Amino acid sequence: MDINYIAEQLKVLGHPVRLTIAIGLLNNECSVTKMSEVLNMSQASVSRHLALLRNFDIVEGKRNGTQICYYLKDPKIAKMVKSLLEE
Amino acid sequence: MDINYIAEQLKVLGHPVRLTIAIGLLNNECSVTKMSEVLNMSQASVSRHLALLRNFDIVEGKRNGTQICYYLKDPKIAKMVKSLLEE
DNA sequence: TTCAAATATACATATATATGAATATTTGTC
DNA sequence: GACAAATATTCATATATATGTATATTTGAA
Repeated sequence: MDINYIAEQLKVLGHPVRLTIAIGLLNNECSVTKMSEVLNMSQASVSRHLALLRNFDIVEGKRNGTQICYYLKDPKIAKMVKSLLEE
Repeated sequence: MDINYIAEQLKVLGHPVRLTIAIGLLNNECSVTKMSEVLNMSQASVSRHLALLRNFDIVEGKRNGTQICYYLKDPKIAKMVKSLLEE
């Protein structure tokens, strides 16, 4: 319950691309390449956004061969994102 | 439910001072001067943070004489902030 | 209508963030 | 080990954000 850390998490989620990624991961896991296709963005850009999400414990990736499958790590964050979409 | 707008709201809350203000307003209303005393920050700085919170519909102020009493405007945001503090 | 208190805004500047393009790293296959 | 695919990192640069200091605006009271 460190306010500074929570603020950093919110800041990280406070970017349209990263929020979109988090929303997308509410229901599915996804690889970086797939994300960059869906979002129509460069692989590098998506990867950097994921690095931020990773650094603040919002997502986590599990390796699957050469791919890395990302998913939401923190249920509290997942719940929060979900609630923001309601109504 | 505009993702860009929600992202902006999260970004605004993603600053330790503004998050602290929002948390403080969960239970109390508060004037700018009082906030700047409690936070030990300049009046101008607090006022600018409040302007951001205002611009993104997170707080609202009601004038009371020369003072302006700020409070949380959006119950959805209030609920979110509260949930982040749990446990 | 002048003065003081409370709040807001402007300006300059330092710091942080985002992104394209290029390159590095990791993993699996041959 | 050589190569390809997937992912991560670096560098340069443009843009956004934060903050101190100074100033403007608004309100109430005399």
